[in-house]
Amino acid sequence: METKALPTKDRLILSAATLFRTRGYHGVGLADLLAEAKAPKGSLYHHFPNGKSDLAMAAATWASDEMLRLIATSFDGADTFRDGATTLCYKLAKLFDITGWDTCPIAATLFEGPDNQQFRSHASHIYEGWIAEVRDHAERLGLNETEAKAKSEHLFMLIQGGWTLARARRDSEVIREMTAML
Amino acid sequence: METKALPTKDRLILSAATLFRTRGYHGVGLADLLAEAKAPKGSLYHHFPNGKSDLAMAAATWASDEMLRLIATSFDGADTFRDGATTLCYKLAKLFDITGWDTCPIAATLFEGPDNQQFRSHASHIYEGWIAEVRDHAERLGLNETEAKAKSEHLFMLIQGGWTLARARRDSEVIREMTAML
DNA sequence: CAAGGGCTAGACCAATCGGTCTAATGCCGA
DNA sequence: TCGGCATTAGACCGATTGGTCTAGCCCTTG
Repeated sequence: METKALPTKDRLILSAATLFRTRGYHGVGLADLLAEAKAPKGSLYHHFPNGKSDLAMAAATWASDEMLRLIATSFDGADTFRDGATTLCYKLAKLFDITGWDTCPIAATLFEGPDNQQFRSHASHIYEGWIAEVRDHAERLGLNETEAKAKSEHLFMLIQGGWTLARARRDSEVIREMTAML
Repeated sequence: METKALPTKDRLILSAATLFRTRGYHGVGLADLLAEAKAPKGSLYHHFPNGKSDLAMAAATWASDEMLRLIATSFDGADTFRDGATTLCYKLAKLFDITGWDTCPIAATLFEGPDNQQFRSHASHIYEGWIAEVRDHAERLGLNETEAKAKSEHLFMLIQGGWTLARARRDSEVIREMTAML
């Protein structure tokens, strides 16, 4: 990773997002985290007073923002909902090939954390944000409220499940194929 | 858990399946595991010479067998693929409410393990087994080979993704609603 | 230049991690 | 009743865990 130029706090967030995504919250130790970010322990607890859990929340937020941006760029130039959704799937398939077969960053980071209440509600909030973003585009592209809700949730489930299957197979093909099911 | 009457080995597998499913492989320590199973450490390493990782493999296999049984009972009495798939979704929604909002046991147990190669290939094998089971029923119920493959993979993705969304919301409703998307 | 604070640096800590090993227990057929 | 094996029991181990704390660097401001 060429994470040298970034400020320490950002390096920590980026490293955390990467490592949690591949090995899960409990699978990553502070030692790994600090080595990846090339930061000493003091910096971690300066920027994130509650340590690992604070960092995990920040990493999840960062990953969510990336996803929201990906959704936006996929739907912005689309003429129909299906077009936008298809573009999103292809972008995700490419991302899958680049990053290399890891999990949904939110699930990996937040669904096993120690403080259930805080972590879980953050995960829920993030997922609903993705769905809402897709739903807004759906309505803008002509679907009525009911259709938009159903389609956006459907797409979420397909992506989430398709990503898991792709991971097991180490092959992004299924993510591309699933555009036929929209 | 009324796991008293079972032999030690089965108690260990059952406890492992439960705990890994809720907290993930790395989120569960041997101490928790042994306390849940009411077994001493010696028994663990007697029945599972490679310790935690052996136990995780066995727990995943056990969970997979449960899932295969659920698929079979859902489709056995069905007249159409859609009927069978709908029944499966409703059974899963009920299971979700009973077990209480945990993850896919396979993903939680095998997708973060230390020995990537062995764990990942086992996960892949299990998932393909589920899909194959559904595909066989689909063909038996009249779908051609291409349709059967597409439908079975589609159902897998919906369930996997729907379960995740249900978990975030702590509400199984979305699993039931997704029968409209078949 | 001096002083202050944001940030870095890593030694240090108790607790827990997964795993090994020896001793004793319980149960079996001979 | 005895020998022998499968299993249980848990003390013990070094390594690693997440977290705390003090010292000092370095950059900015007066």
